[in-house]
Amino acid sequence: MASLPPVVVGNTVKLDSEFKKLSSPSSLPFEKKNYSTKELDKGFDSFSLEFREALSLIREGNIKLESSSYVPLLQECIEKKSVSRVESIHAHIIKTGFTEELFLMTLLVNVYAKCGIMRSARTLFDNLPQRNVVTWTSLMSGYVQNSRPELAISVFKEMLQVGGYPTNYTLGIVLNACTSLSDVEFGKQIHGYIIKYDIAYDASIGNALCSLYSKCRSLDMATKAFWRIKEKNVISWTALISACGDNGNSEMGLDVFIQMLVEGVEPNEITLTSVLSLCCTMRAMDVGSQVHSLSIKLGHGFDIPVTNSIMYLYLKSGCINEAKKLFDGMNSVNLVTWNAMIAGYAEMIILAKDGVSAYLCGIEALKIFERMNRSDLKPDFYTYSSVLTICSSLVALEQGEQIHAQTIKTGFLSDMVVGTALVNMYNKCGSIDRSSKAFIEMSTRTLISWTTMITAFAQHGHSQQALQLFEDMRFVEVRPNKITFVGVLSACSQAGMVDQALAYYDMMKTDYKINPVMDHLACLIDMFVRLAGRWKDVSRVRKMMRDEKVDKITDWSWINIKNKVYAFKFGNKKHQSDEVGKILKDLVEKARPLGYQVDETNLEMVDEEKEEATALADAPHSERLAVAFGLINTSKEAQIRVIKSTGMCRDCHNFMKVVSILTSRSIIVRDSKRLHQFYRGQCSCKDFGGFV
DNA sequence: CTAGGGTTAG
Repeated sequence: MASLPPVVVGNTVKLDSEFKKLSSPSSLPFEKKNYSTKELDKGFDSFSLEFREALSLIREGNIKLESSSYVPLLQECIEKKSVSRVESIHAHIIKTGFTEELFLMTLLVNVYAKCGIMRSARTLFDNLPQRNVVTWTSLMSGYVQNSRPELAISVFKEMLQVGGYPTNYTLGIVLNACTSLSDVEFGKQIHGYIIKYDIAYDASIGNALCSLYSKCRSLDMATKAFWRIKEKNVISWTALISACGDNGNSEMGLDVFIQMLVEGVEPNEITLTSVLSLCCTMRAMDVGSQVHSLSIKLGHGFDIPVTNSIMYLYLKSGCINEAKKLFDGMNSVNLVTWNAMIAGYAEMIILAKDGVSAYLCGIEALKIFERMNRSDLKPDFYTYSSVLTICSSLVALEQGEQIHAQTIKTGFLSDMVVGTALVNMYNKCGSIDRSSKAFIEMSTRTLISWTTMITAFAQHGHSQQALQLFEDMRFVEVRPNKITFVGVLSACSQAGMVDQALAYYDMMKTDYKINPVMDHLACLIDMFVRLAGRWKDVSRVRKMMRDEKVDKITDWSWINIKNKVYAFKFGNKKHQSDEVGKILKDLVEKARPLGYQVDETNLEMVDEEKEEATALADAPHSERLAVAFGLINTSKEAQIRVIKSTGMCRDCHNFMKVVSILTSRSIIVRDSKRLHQFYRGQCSCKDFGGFV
């Protein structure tokens, strides 16, 4: 950065004459139109009373019209984010001839930027006969705010090229652009420049440096940047609190917040949102409620982001009723509110104590999604990723397909996260073909996309494809992580590829320096148990589980037919006499000649287990009931998709294989461990189901 | 004129 010119703080820069040649002025967008007063008035209909009164005073000449007369009017445009109002006022300014006022033009650039129309801001800027550093800075700030940080930096370079001098404000904005771009290198050069030219280390620079270093995962540097600020403002404190949260140190964030209160700095709604986000990470319901009360006390109780955060905290902590109350009480909501509700219910699927409530949470989330679709706010990529994931949990293929169509229509499928969620959804719903099609159609893939697809192939027993894909991923130089290796090892394990598994295990530790976790070891152990066939050990583990009184999860299964959920519980006697029971008995009879019997040749069962197995005919495991119900209530060729709260047992697994032959149906059972797709007497898990 | 925040995928 040695080529940067020296800095004069607060200097107004005269552009050199060369620059005027560089930008060829074209006409202002409003110049050619000949506005009549009537037309102007029409544009003002929606303005506030004060605004219209002020304007008529100006028009009638009752107050002396100065460039500053427009300031409050333009401020109202920012508040209301009203594009039409800015354009009307701009037209008015052109008519009254105040376009020569640099201050007013600069403000106008700002207002256009704040209203999100950078094209007009840029056109206006390009046609100005003169600019000062504030004009340049305003344009840059507009680009940062409108998610075009790269343009902010190019404007900055343009400014330096024509001999402009940046101020500390300008440099703060450039640093923020670097933060958005994660361009730490350029950010550090700017920092070096600030030190070299001894630029005043004020809040605009300190805050920006704090965020920059937070973004590049250096909480230490961010903290130092904060403490160097002599006159810390509320934004400085907020920046540090967010930095703590972003770098996984929520406890420190809370400490900083307390310190801020002790120093008598009043938090604003953004501070409160950041603090609530920390509470959410920590699941700190107690602190969260206090912050909630504080928010109300400080008059931010109706702030949408604040309410969204507290709502999300409730949802993450399992307080669904409180969250719902909050949601119902909001007089206005935004997209994030809907997304938080949907993602929150998705979270409840994981938190739920039993399978029924988990399933109902998923259904509830899809209902909220439907309500959202009917509202005036439309789903975005956050929404689509969440609902696709919910469809995965519910094995809700039909809903998933509809959402797939919706993502194509709205263009959100091009989002990598949505694409990955779609790959996962088709996989979890048992369609590996459509899963891999969705993967192939992705224009860009992330580590998670690759991992999802590899895991999908492994889950479906396509070990070769899983491993091939892993090599493809390495070829395009995407670095695998520990979850990728879980997929890879389970692929090897299922195919019985002992040597390869060990080689990949070694690769993980040596080449990628990834420490093994339980899941990796479990894959290896599974593999050895399978090739050696040490079923006696399996029995022993089961006995241990009983003796240790390991809580048994209730065995529930659900089936979703025409958007209605039907739940079945193990041991429900009611089905002994109804149609479900009848069809089950019938199937068991027909299954015998095909080699199915309640007899475990592989397992050396203890008596208790034998009894349990024999009793199955009278008290069938829940998935049998759900599958039987599905057979009765769906069309002849339809695929049956069942979700089960616990792991399948070997006996039911054998039974389902035979049922898939007898009925010529494809049957999917998603148990707590994996997905089983039964078709023509085979299961996609290749009998490697980790049966308990 | 400047600055800070909440919600998605394995």
